[in-house]
Amino acid sequence: MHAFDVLRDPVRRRILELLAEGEHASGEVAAVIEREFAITQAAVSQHLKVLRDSGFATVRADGARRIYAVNSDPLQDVDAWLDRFRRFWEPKLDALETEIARGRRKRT
Amino acid sequence: MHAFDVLRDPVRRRILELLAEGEHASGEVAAVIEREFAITQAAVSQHLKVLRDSGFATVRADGARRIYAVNSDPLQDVDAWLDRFRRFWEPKLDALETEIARGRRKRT
DNA sequence: CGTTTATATTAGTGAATACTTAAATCAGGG
DNA sequence: CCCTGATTTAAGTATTCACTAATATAAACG
Repeated sequence: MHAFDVLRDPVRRRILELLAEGEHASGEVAAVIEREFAITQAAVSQHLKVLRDSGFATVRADGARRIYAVNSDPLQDVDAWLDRFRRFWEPKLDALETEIARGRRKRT
Repeated sequence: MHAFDVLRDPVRRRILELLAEGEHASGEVAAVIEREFAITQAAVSQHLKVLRDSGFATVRADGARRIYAVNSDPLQDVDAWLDRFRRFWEPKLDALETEIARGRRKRT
């Protein structure tokens, strides 16, 4: 599944926003999403599965709970795809800025 | 239609890549896409309509031809959405870099 | 004008997918 | 163990949407 297929769904984007704030158990995510989008816990779980399978999120067990965290690699890929359009809104970088802007993406 | 709904389709992404290189007539885009994706001119025209309606592309007439150009505003919105995840792959910026990185996005 | 070239639109169809309900796992107490 | 809570999985359904084929529009040109 391509990164943009994953990000297309507003529920999944919202889940990623929540995970960007920090780790959350499946149930915690579900509580927020159920309220905001009026869908069932099962639906949220299915979305979490998509995020897992596509590499946007990682999981670890904590007893019966499943703790989710964001994995930014696929988001970084999206960011990289946007590079070819950046010149449209980042008109003129001077040498130093270019150097740093490049570094910001290349550097681990 | 949300930006990510538009970007979800690989044909539309490819069209935007072509337009990122410069303006192109509908027929020029169609020629490339027909070859690369094996779809008809009508399908390409429908994708161009989506890009128009969603604000990703602009059109001007040149006789019977329609010249398309990319409009980066919606792409910039996507870039802004990614901001909340940047800290995951841009660990520590020093003061100068932060200043410049901020400027890169805020400045017109 | 009639024809050709460039492009868009319409109608219909099949595949993908997000949802619901129901059932299955599975860890942790009492 | 059995029960409860937390979570996932399965099956079925409805909607969305990208496509094709056919048609429409409209400029260019003899």
